[in-house]
Amino acid sequence: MAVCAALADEELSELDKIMTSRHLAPNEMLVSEGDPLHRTYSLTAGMLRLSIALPDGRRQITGFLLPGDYLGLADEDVHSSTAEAIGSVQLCSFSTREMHALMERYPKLKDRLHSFTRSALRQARDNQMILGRLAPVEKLASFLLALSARAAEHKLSANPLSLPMSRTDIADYLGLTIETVSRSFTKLRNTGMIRLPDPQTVELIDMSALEAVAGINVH
Amino acid sequence: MAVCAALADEELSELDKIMTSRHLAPNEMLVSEGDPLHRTYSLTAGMLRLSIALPDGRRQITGFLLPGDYLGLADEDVHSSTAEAIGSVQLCSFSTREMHALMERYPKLKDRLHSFTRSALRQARDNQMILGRLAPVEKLASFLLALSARAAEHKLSANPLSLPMSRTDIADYLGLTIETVSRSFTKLRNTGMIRLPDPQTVELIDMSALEAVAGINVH
DNA sequence: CGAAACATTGAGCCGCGTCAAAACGTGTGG
DNA sequence: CCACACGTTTTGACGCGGCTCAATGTTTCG
Repeated sequence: MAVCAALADEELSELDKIMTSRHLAPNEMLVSEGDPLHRTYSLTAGMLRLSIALPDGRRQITGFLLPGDYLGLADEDVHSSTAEAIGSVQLCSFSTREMHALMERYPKLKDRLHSFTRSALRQARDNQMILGRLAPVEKLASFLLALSARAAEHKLSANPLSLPMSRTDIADYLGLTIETVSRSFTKLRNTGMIRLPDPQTVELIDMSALEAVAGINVH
Repeated sequence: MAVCAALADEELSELDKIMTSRHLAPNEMLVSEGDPLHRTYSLTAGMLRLSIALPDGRRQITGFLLPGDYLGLADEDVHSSTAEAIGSVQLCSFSTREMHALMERYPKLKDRLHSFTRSALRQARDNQMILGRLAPVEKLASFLLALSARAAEHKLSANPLSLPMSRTDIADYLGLTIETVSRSFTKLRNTGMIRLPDPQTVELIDMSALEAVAGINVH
């Protein structure tokens, strides 16, 4: 569990005391935009999607959380985005009060969470570039490369890459429609850069071609 | 100066010791993407633009910094974006080494910077929604409202709102072309929501109409 | 086996980008 | 003070790419 990576044994057991375990079924909502921030979470298995919605139903997915990622980094007193399970999800839950107390006692813990926050900020800024300036195929290529790189960091399979989220999720993440996402997958497949054994699995065949298409802006 | 807002006198004088003042001419570059992170900055007057560039020259502006804002929040060891002065800029500069040392001695300082980082993350995520899901007029409306709100927070004029940045900058921030930005200004003007005494000045006439157009996603 | 959900493919249209020109504002020099 | 030139913004005309609407294909589950 990645929050604890910087902690000594004594600190770990303290963290363990205030932690409770929780399971989410596929598509179960964990928190909703605007909910008061009572608990924060650390993902141990599965994938979460973070999203913001407009009054008229339009949705923007701001990120996907992988095992080891932390939920609640951006927020001060209310959740700024909705978090839902994509597949089956396992996570640890902490009361923010107790977590804050623990952070005061163990500065390493605080530093670690802040390092997470900085990393999330860098990623959000890269996403701004992707959303604002890339064409659909470029968006998809950079999405696949970034996800593959993160999968590797999180000790998951980086090359036959698993895509547990739906095409709709990918579309709402990249600012496209599902049709355009699907067509972009087809283009990447037809140019031999990827293979699609099934819709939730991608093989990245020609990494350097993908990087060229993506503009190598994948940190 | 906003970094110091939470500091006692003794702490302030310590901060003052490690601080050096600096001035930037219009369009002068402060740091470039990839530069090693030796110094961080706190803006005291003027406006900075943060941007990321693609190999082919496409550019995404990830944010505008106002007086009181801090530069270097997201970065670990290199700058992840380019920072340039928009008009004439005045800022305070800190060696990251010394700043880190000071943060260890005064936890309040550290907490304050981390609060800045969280706030920047929330803003970056709102930007993702704006970039991914809003139509041009909606983008512009939400940009104007957000800038006006921030101007108010930073004790600047919120309603006859000053736009020191060029149309190109606004376009690169909103993921549009300058022509579309200009046309969107015209639409907002023709529907009576804003007035444009000159290109760098906007009067927000009908706030609630603007909010409706923007989707009220401006926290 | 049928139904439902999801993904892919197709056809047509509209909006934004592209290219081009005009208007505006500013500063410089005659 | 005017004339001119330059940069920026605005407006116009047009084409293309991605969205919309619709149909087909595929997989999963009851």
